[in-house]
Amino acid sequence: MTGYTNLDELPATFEPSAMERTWYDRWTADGVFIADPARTATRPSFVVMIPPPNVTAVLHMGHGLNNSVQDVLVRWRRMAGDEALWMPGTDHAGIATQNVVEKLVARDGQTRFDLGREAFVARTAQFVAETGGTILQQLKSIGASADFTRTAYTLSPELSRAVREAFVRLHEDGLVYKGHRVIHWCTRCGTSLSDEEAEFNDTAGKLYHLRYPLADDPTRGITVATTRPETMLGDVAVAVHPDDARYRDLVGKQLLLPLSNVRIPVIADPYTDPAFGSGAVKITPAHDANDFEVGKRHALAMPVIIDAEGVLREVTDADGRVPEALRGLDRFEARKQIVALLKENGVLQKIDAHDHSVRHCYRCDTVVEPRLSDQWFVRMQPLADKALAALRTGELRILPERWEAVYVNWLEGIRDWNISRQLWWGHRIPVWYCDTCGTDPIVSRDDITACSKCGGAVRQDEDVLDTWFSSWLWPMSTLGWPNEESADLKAFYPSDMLVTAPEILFFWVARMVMAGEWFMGKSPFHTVYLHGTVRDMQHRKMSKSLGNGIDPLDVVRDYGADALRWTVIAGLGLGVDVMLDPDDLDKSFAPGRNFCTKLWNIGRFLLSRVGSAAVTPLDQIDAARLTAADRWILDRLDEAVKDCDAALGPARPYNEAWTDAERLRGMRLAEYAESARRFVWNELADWYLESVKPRLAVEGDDREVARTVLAHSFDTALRLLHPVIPFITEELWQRIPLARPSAYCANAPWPTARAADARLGGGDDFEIVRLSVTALRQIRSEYNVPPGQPVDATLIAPADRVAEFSQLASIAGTMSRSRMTLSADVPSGAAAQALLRDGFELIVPLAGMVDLDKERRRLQAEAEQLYTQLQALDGRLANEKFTAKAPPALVEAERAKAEEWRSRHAQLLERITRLGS
RNA sequence: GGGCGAAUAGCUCAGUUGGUUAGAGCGCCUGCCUUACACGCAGGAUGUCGGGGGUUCGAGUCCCUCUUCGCCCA
Repeated sequence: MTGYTNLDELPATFEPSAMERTWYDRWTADGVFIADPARTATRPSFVVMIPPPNVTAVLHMGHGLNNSVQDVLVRWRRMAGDEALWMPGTDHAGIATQNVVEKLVARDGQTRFDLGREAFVARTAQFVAETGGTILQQLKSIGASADFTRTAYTLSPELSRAVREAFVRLHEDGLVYKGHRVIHWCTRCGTSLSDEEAEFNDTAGKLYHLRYPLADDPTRGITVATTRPETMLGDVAVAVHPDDARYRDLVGKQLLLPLSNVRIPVIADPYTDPAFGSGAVKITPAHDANDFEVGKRHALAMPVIIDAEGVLREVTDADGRVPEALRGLDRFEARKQIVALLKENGVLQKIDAHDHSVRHCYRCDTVVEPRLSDQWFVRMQPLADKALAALRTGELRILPERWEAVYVNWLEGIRDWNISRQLWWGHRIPVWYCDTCGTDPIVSRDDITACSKCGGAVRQDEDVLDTWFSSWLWPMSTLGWPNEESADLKAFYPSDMLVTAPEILFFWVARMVMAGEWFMGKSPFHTVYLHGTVRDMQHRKMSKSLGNGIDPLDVVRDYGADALRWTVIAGLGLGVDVMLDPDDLDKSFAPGRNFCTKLWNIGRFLLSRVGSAAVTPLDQIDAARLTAADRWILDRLDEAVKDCDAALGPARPYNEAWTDAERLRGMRLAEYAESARRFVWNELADWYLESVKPRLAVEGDDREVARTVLAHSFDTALRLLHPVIPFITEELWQRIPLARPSAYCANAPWPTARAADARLGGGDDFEIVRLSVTALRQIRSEYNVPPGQPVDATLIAPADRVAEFSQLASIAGTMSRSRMTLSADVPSGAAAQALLRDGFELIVPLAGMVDLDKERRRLQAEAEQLYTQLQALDGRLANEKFTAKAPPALVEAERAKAEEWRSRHAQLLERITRLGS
């Protein structure tokens, strides 16, 4: 119990920057955030896996929000006694990182091909070593209590081993295969993309209607509609619906493809939508995924006329298809020229405006080019089945609940996952080819140099794996998988909660569930919490390109990490976006800043009035000595603890799987913050603290009781608040003159409410004080009595309670700046008055100031309003259907309420009569 | 084109199986520099719960429909 100081050493204003660094360093030095698998023998683990940011990323508000949420949860559970592990780390971010380094190399006028693969990878690794992981350092400045001794990285040797194991095992399970089909291709990044990485953007496009003549009878023809006329050079057929009478006689006939002058057949295929365009569709198997399927069904040729750079060429099986003049043109330029040519030739019938969705690369926004190629795929159906089962059995829940439907919807329409990327930065695919004997591709956990069949030379697959193929293993690989004997894996798998943004529900979350279920037989977490997005005042997502971002480090510098955290957490409804104004940080972060200041000042008050001498613990205070105010604030404190617990919710399902009753509980961080704030500000500071001032001013037993209750309440409140605002709570907590059970607030026990039967009762009497003070303030305001002007007031109490209220009346007097006397009898004379409750009344004579008419009107208005409500209530109670059908308890409660209102109404009328007419 | 969700105070949102006089924060108005706090204190105003219809003793809450907006998927 050392280290606390008194007010003299507590600066008048709260200066976060002065102490945040100090506390973070001390927590770290003492290993407060380090998780020990051995301790899980005696306590539950609580594990949160960070969504690994890109290794090249810098902190933005999205990270600020995401990591604040995780930190609240982890700090909460750490205090609650769980063995808490927050696993930090980064992601090698294949495309993004390679893009960054390619730009660097370009400054020297070079491309990655100039450097060569080995040198380029080395250059990238060096870049990552120098600049990577910045974001993890930045996370520390917002207080992230992750166990940084475990920092993981997807491209580390350990995690790379997991990636290889997963690939090989899935291949053994028959779920990894090489496929030849049309995939999404980014011509700028030079790589294939998964379905999820090729995002749809609504685009105002055009629908071109082209007339292809019959080869044997140019007077007849078929008009096809297409959004991509440049692909017509790769057409191998025109398809119509088998039931479409308009074209039935043309099926089987040959058409002459304009420009190429190649003969192509008219085929019948149910894929064709008779209602779209002309009802006939050109088939370009190498440049459209749907057409590819049609092409396969009809065994059509698949000429490739656009190369990897998006340039028109006779790439494969396309001899004679691309006219000389068009070769070497970029696909968009080619479109213009082809349209012009088709117009000249009379092929172009018309152009309609056509809004449609076009796939774009999620990394660089380039329009995706469908491309026929060989890629490695994961067969997803068996994995998806397990991920669906995890949700359906209650092993997994997703909050907000509506995302569960989205998750199910995606999994039910699951498609195979293209995991090949034509990049250099990433995990090289562990597949080798033997050119000597041409055996099947060799899939191996270890690098090989010779063919296992013929001993000939082998070459490894050139491609790397999708970064998400390593991310989906994150909850396992960071704990040591595939080493099943890993102490961490045994202690900490599965984790508990995953906190992320909805954008990566499919990319990452669903796939992690698949991997966890497939390899470990368990979902990697029981709760997925999808939080909102940080937006500006126009509801636009914050982004670099819009320049509407907020740098969290600026906020930390100017207002403190606690203000940042408080603002985003307290403003974070379940699944709701957080709106912040990048042009007015003062306003945006006012909630956090103001609350921290308030808390600081409560601390200053406490330390100046309570002093630094050791305070008697609450459990050593004779309950009989606790005043009504003490009992009241201790009751409020219990309620606050219960509210916080209920808002944060169960940390895990009670019995392995979520029950319907539990499923939607908890994770209401804003409610938790508000419950704690309400206690501290509206109860502790506004009422208890004010009431206790006189008691602290007089030496004696009661002063000691007040010191104890105040210190105890503040101690508990700081612990309740610590998960959201760790720095200021630690700073203040260290100064409370109470014996501390732990070195830090950060690992102090989470508060518990007293059992209901341990409540002392008597706290309600303080409500009379509150009502009388409020009533007097209202009367003051009503009659424009200046705040400084003392007034006389009489608190009327039932005769049998006068004695016990003497101290309370005095407190009420102090708090309302009035000379408050206590009486069982109503004094005569003109006065403002207020009915409190339980027979208590407040009478304020205000000699010469009371306007009798006004007072009468005031009371009459109150009486009338009450009467209206009473009539409605009586009407309801007179309705037999209501009394017969409504629950008896409700009817009973309504009856009691009616009686209460009736009696209050009678009292009001009596007071009005007393005022005279 | 298919699916999901939302619409409640000026703004952002609560409102948990239908049951008090529909709440909070911010903002707004009025008065206060009351020795913890003006980043504060006190008092106050503000809602035909998107429109229409229905079920019910009772609807912000359930059903239908319309309007507007958002998200996911194709």
